[in-house]
Amino acid sequence: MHDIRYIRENPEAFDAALARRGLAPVSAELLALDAARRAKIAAAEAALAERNAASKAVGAAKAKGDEAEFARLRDLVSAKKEEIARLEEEAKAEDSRLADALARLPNLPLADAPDGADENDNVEVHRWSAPRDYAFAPKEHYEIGEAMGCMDFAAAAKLSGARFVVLSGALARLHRALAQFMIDHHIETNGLTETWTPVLVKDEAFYGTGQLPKFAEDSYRTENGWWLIPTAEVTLTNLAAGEILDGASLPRRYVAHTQCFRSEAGSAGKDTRGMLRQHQFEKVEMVSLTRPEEGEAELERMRRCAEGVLEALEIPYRTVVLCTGDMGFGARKTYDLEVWLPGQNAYREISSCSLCGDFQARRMNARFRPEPEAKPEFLHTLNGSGLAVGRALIAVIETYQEADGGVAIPAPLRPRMGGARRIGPGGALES
RNA sequence: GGAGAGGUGGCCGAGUGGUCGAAGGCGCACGCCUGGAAAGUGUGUAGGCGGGAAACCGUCUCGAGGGUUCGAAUCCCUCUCUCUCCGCCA
Repeated sequence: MHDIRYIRENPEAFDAALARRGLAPVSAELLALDAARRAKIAAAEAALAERNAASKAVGAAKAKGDEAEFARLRDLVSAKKEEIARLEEEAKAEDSRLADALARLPNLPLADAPDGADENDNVEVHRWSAPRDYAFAPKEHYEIGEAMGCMDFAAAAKLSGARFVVLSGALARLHRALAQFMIDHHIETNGLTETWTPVLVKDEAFYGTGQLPKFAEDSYRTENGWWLIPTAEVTLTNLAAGEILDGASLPRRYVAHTQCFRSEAGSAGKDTRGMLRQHQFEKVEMVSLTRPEEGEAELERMRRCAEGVLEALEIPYRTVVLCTGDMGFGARKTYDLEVWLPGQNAYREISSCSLCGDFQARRMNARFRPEPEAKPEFLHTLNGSGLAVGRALIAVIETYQEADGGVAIPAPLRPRMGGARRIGPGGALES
């Protein structure tokens, strides 16, 4: 949600920023809506002021016993009634027309987000470790997993259809070990606050983080109206909805491990094989709530938190800054972490860390009081994956695959794998 | 699923038709008191929107939306959320 006052004062800058996302200028239209709205509000309020004054006098006349004056004023107030109802309704209609228009516009990119049309224009800013050389032709994760007998897409299809998986044995355990490792890493090394949240939420929560009103078709909804979260960003960020947080409690840094649900509408034919793009997956999500001036530094910190997981697991990756054409709806700047998948011979996204500024906070009315006595201000919100668990499993399988079809277990995961150092080609844990 | 009770400011809590944005308390801010603090004490302390350079003015908000009334935190209806008890249950 944008601040109409900012647009009023900076219409050119606003249009220029949206143009970087490939959108046509809208400020003139918004300002016209705003002018109409303000005129209606002024008219309605003037009528209300008149009525209130008369209404007040009614009480006085009644108290004095001046029946004639009482009757006159009472009739005056009655006469105004219809006019006021009409003006108020018009004002409300104008107000929601503007609010709807604003709610459908994406956030403005930060100055240092690179311009561009699509993922080809993203800019690599960091690369960690080199893809290693394999003395054999590396396989894709699903080839390895299926051969092990620990990854079953046919069974999942029987239960649920396409884009689901059944994990078993060593890979089910490795998947769980990854999630546990990540969340422990974030609370122990990065000081994030572990949080457990619902995965079913109300419309308001979806509106607050920007899934509604535009992206309803990307998510699942229960018959009684709950939405299944596509990411814990929804629940963690909405924790602040409607609140006025104590400025001294900022920044707040949350981490949660949840199931995530996505319809993947619009990705037909993309990544149809394997676990890369599923309707249901697990993710460890980080969310930070900060003061406005802290947001950009927090984005760097969050990115480092995510990168730290990959470094601990010794998985080669690179970090890119998304260009304006590839950024999400609510983001002002986004870093994507991409792991090297030798089986695919490509870098693939495993984390996305975004600074949203006050965009979400405005939508959900999430504020903080900078100092005691001071006026509340909107929080700035950030979210980032730390990391997508299913994709991390893919990365481990492909990175640590061995010639015989076995997979070595990265050192930090071994304690959670019963001390095993390797999963054999038949799916057995080996020490 | 059944029955009942409730949603008031940053928090707690009074308030059943008229000057109530709303007593009191807590918290917080500033001052007094104190060697310093605590205690005590005084004053102040909601937010949104519109207008205005500002002071300030107007307007709305007592869960949400409708209704009754000249006038609603207060009466009526609908919805929603929370809590308690019962049932069921991981």
